[in-house]
Amino acid sequence: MNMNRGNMNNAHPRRMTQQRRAILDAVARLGCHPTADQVFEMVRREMPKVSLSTVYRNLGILAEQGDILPVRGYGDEVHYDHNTHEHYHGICRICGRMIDLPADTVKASAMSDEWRERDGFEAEEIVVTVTGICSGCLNATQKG
Amino acid sequence: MNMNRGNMNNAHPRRMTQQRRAILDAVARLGCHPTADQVFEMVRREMPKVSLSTVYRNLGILAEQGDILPVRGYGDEVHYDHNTHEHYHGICRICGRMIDLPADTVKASAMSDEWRERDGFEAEEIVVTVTGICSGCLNATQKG
DNA sequence: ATAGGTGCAAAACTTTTGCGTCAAG
DNA sequence: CTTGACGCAAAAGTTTTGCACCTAT
Repeated sequence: MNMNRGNMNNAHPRRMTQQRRAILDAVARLGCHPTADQVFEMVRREMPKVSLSTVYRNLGILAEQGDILPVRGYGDEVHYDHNTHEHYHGICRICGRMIDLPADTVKASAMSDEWRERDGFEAEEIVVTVTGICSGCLNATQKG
Repeated sequence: MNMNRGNMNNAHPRRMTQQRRAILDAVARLGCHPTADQVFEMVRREMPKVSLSTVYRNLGILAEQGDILPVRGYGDEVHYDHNTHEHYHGICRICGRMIDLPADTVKASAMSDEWRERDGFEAEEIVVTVTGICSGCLNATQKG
């Protein structure tokens, strides 16, 4: 998906270490937008000597390479998303889970045009974060 | 604007202290979505003995009361907005300033309906954050 | 007078960094 | 071999908390 890995000019040849692979794997396998600490706990099961700083370092590198997507704005921690396609996030205020909401890019672009015309702001990246109630918690509520 | 101040049941009668008033004032006067530290620096000019923890405490209380709006997701710090009307935020990647973008609630609501129907997610609050280039920096760029 | 708020200092937390050693290419 | 990466420990940066004193109501 990202063949280039941010290594445009051979200046910083990245090595695919066991740790980096395990960390990328953990983000993908955990699925639900884990924080650095959650990734750490996951990786350390199979690789007990891994350090938290290695996890932070690699999450940063992987994000820089575009292999994962950092998600800020919910709580204090940064979450990481293995889904690098454009999409939005919904956070359930009951269970706290973060879910992916497929983006209708059309609408975001439409707003983008308005901002340029009305406010002179040239939008480059649009992040939408929605708080609400997920389907699971909605069902639970309706059942009693 | 918020007569009720989150004091539904008289359980926690809030006092309007000099510090709280000064902090609310500072957020309003600074305008540009200040962080706790920026508010602290502002308030301390007129009130040299004020403490940073008082600023944090009151920003939390004021946000809880709906007098100001916490803005997360850009950098590590929380920014505070005295504009409590629904609106979006644009962050200029050149000068770093955060500007208000008037919300076209229509489009956000439209997406909201789609999320409910397609993903079963009941949206309650939608936060849109846009990164790009503000009009000032756009002009500066074009001039050379 | 009562109890919410303040200032100070210390702690809590997330994230970053310096450094000697290890290992990927 | 070379040097990017690792693990550890220490530091940095933001935000919270405990506590004795103060002050709005």
